[in-house]
Amino acid sequence: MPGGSEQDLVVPGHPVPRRSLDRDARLVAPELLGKVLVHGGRAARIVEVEAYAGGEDPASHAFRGRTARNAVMFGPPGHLYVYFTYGMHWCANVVCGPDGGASAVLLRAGAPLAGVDEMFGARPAARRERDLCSGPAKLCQALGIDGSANGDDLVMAGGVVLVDDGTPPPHHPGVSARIGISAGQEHPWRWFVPGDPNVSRPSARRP
DNA sequence: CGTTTGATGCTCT
DNA sequence: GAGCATCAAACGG
Repeated sequence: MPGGSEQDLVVPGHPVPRRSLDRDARLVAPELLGKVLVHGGRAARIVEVEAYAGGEDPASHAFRGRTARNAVMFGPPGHLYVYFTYGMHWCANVVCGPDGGASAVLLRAGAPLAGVDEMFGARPAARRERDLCSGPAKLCQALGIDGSANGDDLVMAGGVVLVDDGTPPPHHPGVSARIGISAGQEHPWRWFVPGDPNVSRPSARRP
């Protein structure tokens, strides 16, 4: 197959165009449902996302301005913002537009598509396939994404890549408030694929 | 089954 | 020093 890249062997498709990400995260987020996150030989279809609206959103890491940690959010769209939290977990976001606006989409859950054996190896606690990517930190652990992927260009091969394999987003996605935040709970900026078993479950207590 | 609690360390005040 | 865009083990019914 002439011109075939290694990524084509993992999942057929093409990188998500950067221009489609150069909009506010609240518009991009539901469009990312169904897209495929690829890292090496592992891939997962995105089934749950949350939008963080930059400087105007009290829940956003960018709310209090640019710092060393959130610098990638203030850069151009189409890059990956990876942060470390709770002393042990990595979480990944797609930086959206406009450039400098610091809006981003948190990737909260995915359906395992490729490299499932590697995912189980990376996540010893997982017993079933639905335990592999059903949370933002689980997704990163399963795909082997950590701080070294911070700033990766999702449109370019070589690191973490966002791929469109032709699967459309759901016509009527599920919508709810965002999970795990203290400020900004009034905004319904979480979207998910209804009925998908990989969508994260509310971990009981939510005051 | 559903709910509670401990882990663990970086980031910003 | 407080808080954190979380997870999984432990606990109780």
